[in-house]
Amino acid sequence: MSSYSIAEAARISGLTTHTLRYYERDGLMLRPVERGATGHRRYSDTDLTWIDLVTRLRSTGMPIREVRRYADLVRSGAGNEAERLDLLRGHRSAVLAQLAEVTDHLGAIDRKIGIYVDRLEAQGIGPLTSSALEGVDSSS
Amino acid sequence: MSSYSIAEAARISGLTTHTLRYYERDGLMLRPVERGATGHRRYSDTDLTWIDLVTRLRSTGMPIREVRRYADLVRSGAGNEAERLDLLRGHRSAVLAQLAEVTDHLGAIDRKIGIYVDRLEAQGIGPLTSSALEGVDSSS
DNA sequence: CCTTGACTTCGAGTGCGCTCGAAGGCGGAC
DNA sequence: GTCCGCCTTCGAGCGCACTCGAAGTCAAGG
Repeated sequence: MSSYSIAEAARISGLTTHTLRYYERDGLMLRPVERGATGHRRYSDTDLTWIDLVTRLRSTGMPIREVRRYADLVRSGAGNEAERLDLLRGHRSAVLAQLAEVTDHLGAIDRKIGIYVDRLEAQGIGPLTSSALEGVDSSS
Repeated sequence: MSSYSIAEAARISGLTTHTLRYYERDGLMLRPVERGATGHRRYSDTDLTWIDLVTRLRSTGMPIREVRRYADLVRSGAGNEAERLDLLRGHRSAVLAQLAEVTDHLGAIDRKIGIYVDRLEAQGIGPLTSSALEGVDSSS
């Protein structure tokens, strides 16, 4: 079982040391990170695995306070798995909805890109009018 | 050619009146919105179409300042279509990267959900251990 | 012994994107 | 005439998630 300094944990997780301390302060860790003889933090593999999950939840848009709620549930031990499942499933739905929305918006932006491409290809062939370029095309 | 009060524009766009004024103040509109006799804003269809594009750019994560850069380009008229295209294409790439990342993270979260489902289905069949529940599974 | 550098705590500061409230103008219904 | 409702400007405030800096501790290297 290896352990890591906060600088190593930062390098591995991709977070800054400031953020790692901030997460711990803010109750996002399952328990306070262990300390070595000098009072320095020693991150365990379990800590890093947990931080990885936190990062995934954060990167998919879960607010800090909800990550903390989840951490609270895990910390309070066995017996609330159904609640944890609800929380994760709720988040999953939100993420899927967000993916669908972003994909839809991207489609409209793509059509806009198409307009510019057409226009640039047409340069020298016909005169340019700017009216079609101000909004998104009417098919949206 | 119809025109709309700020309240109507808010209802149509899904933004608040506060946000509509804020966008205008912040240089996100192509030009100041027209005013009626009483000094009240009158949004045109062109304005609403533009606001729709702004909303799509914002919803896909484009920062306000970059939307403003794009608005500046459109405002300055014809001749910079290539630059606009670059901006939109750059954004498109960023959005695709973000979609891929979120999808990947979601996969890891899904596996975690699977763990809870298995665990809940196994209730009464075997004893629970909590170790597997603290992190994401090792296949990530 | 002194410097270097990695760490500690604590609290304040930053950037973003709104969000809100105060104070006032104007037009129409009663 | 006065009340209502919608609008105006301006500037301050807020929530989120960091991000940073100051001041101090400690161990090892030269």
